[in-house]
Amino acid sequence: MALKKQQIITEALELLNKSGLEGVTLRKLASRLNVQAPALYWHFKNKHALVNEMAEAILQMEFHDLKEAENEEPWQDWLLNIFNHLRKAMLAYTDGGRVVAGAHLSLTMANLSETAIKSLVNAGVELRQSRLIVLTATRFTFGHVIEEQTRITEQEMQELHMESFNQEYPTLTAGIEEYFSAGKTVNDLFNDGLRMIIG
Amino acid sequence: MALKKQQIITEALELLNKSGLEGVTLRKLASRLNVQAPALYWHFKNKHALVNEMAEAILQMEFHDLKEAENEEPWQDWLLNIFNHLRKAMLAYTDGGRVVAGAHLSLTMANLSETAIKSLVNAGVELRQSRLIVLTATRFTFGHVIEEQTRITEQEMQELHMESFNQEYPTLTAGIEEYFSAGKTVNDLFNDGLRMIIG
DNA sequence: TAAGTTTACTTAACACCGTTAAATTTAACG
DNA sequence: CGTTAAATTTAACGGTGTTAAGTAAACTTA
Repeated sequence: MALKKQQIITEALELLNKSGLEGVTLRKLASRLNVQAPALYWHFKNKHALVNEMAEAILQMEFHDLKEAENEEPWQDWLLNIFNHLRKAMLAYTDGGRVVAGAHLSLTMANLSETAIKSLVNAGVELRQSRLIVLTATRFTFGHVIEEQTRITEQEMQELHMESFNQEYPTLTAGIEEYFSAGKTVNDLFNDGLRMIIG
Repeated sequence: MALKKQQIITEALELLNKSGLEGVTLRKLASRLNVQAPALYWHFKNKHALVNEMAEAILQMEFHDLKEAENEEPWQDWLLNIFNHLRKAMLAYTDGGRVVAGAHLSLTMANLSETAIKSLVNAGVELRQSRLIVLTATRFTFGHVIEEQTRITEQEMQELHMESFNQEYPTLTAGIEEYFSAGKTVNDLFNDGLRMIIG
């Protein structure tokens, strides 16, 4: 039976989660689909196009039925929730942040921006301010998740001696220490950052 | 004469600016240095280590003599300036954002965070809040510059028909239109975003 | 039903990549 | 000058994305 585009993407996403972005090679993907690598070129112009569609699929998992904010709901809460969904979508896959951020011209992201800005405008926020908030929160979310997903090798960990690090950067160390010893999590860190933007 | 580490990095950065991150290959770099590719392994453990050092060099251009904020200066102005320098450093090189964001455990970034948090604490901001502001601004800056530097191919431009895009996402389009027709630039966009975070 | 056409692949190959192992040259030093 | 260490070369391996050409199966039309 002929290969379906959706099958390829689904399989690619599984491979992504298993091996990370640089583990997603056309030969490995083709092998999973019981096919030879060049067969994929019938369905995708090139690898970049495939990765773009992977990004779209990742976003669609959380935003396939995105709706504008209801009028009674405070727009701040709605927006906070939206960006938590965006983060959740990217965190669901290894290197999801890099995949989505690397994919330009995502229609799902465009739709997200449109819906968010419209919701804020409807709630009485000025157009310019609405766009600014949404854009800033979007880029913060990308930056946050990419950083969050950056794996740190065993060797890099050894080369950086924690002891001297703490001595060299005491305030930074104290800040981290204070935050997490207060019982806060990385989730909280993301949301505290978001709230600085959303207001 | 023996190859010096600094020469290699300098040459690598020129190659980066000429060919982008994926154009930086060990063979091309070696060729520029009149050397064979495996010679580079005498100076760097692997390519990742080289890229890490490139990131460090990029940051050092703007932060080699970073100093704490003076007491008379409002910390908001100082911090705004710092992150404009961070953006400037990354924008100075093709894919600079991806290079720096991909490099984990940068001592220059650690020093920047340390200095910034200390400056805010000295100015009377609480430790937790200081860290939150600096971290959020950092990740926003990374996200912003990475997005800013994402090149968009000719073909991708053609596939996305501007006309139907504007119809599908009218509020988003109006927001962009409004901002730039007011004479604002991408520089302003970055700083307006920063100011939402910094206060 | 037969011929023709489009769809979906396979096989073979190309040019490149990061990386390793081993041999070899260059430089430094007693 | 001889020895040791530093720096580099040559050769090769297994991998990558991608293209070209051939092939088999599946529809289309006469």
